[in-house]
Amino acid sequence: MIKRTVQEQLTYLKKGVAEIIREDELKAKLEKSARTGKPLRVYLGVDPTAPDIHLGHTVVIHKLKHFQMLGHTAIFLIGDFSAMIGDPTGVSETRPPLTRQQVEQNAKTYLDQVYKILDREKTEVRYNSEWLGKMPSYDVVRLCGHYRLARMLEREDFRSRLDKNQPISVHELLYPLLTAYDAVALESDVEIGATEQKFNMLVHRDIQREYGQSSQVALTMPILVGLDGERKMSKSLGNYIGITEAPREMFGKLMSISDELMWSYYELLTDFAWPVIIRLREEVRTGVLHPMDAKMQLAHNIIAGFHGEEAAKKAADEFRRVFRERQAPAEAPRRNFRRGQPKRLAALLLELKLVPSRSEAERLIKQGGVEIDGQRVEDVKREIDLSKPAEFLLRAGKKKFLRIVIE
RNA sequence: GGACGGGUGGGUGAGUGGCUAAAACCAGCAGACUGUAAAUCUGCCGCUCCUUGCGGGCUACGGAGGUUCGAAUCCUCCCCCGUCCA
Repeated sequence: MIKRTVQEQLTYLKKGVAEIIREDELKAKLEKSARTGKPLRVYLGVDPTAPDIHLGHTVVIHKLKHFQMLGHTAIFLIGDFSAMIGDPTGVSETRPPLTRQQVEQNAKTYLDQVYKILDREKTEVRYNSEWLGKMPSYDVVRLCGHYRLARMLEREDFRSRLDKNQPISVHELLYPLLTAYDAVALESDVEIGATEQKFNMLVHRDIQREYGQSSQVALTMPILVGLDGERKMSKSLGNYIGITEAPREMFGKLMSISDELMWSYYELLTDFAWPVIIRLREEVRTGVLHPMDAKMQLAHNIIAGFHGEEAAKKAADEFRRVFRERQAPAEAPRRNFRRGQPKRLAALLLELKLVPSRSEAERLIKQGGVEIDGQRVEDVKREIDLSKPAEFLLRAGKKKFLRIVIE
């Protein structure tokens, strides 16, 4: 790593952030680190509530990586204990708690994916069950004694739930306090989180002080808006792009975002510097650059980060081929079939899991969403001959293609 | 512990005995138009069977019973949520 001045570090770290609480403290910490040669301890806490991560999560992980690249200690904290409580942030109702087993399973897969971004060798991975799991109830009570109910209820999600007569479970109040203890246990200098984590992170700062430590700097990153262009990207809303998804899938999804949203993706998911993004935007506005081309460049860039340059290129070519030139995809997933009795198309679609039910299959066919080798099939009663070896391309809906091979 | 209000399809939410697989809106899906964008328009949107028909069967309005020819709607008990009181 190249040695950088404090000012250079600060400028670099500020890129894309929503808020730094407080910036002067961050500067002071960087100065002290430069002086003493002791790297800052920077952590990102994540609850493994879902088994895999999507682009929305990568915004904060990238920021952690920036610290890592500057030689600071990146700590990836897996909230295996707190996940069993569930973060009430932004939640309009109490979540069902996860079981120990689910959490462990999720954490494992999660971590593999995180290493696509962070340097495996240099990352300190911790689990908060390490300390929270062993905490005597006396200490929990003492911890709770450091915070007031009124302040807790200032939170937007609690307040609005109270207003709407929706339930709040008592254990949800404990979430910010327990995760605050993470900061204490880690003796952290900086915590990174999404803007929606701001409240929690402020509590963390307070509690650190109560335990005689200096408050960490809270650095928030903007929330990535999902594919629908309105709500935050999340698995449960289904408007997400998983980072393990196939390049082809990713490309298709990225291209389906609105033109407006593309710019925020440029900002939060690429390494392009601000001036570059501004220039692209200007070129699109003046008609020099077609918006679709700008979007393709975005998709290419993001996919290259996860799957490599080669794969990104292939995905882009495939996209052009299928959707701009309306040709059959060069590579559709193959499915082999044993020879057998003729089968109704609807039954076949169901069997191939292209549709969730038979009714849905019939609907799709009637509406003209099914093609065989580019020929639309609207006859529900159409039977597919499976008696002799053959091969055809089946399309169900806009994006689903399967190459069927009868052997 | 008491009084009152509430629990309807993925979401919001109408419906107080048959005309209700359940209004309306949102989300979703398909088609048209495009740049697989957005917007717009049209249609679909519980499951299943076949002779694919304004067809048959099954399941569905917190849970379990009951009244009735017939219940999301009425009764009983239970569970859950909220408000106020203690």
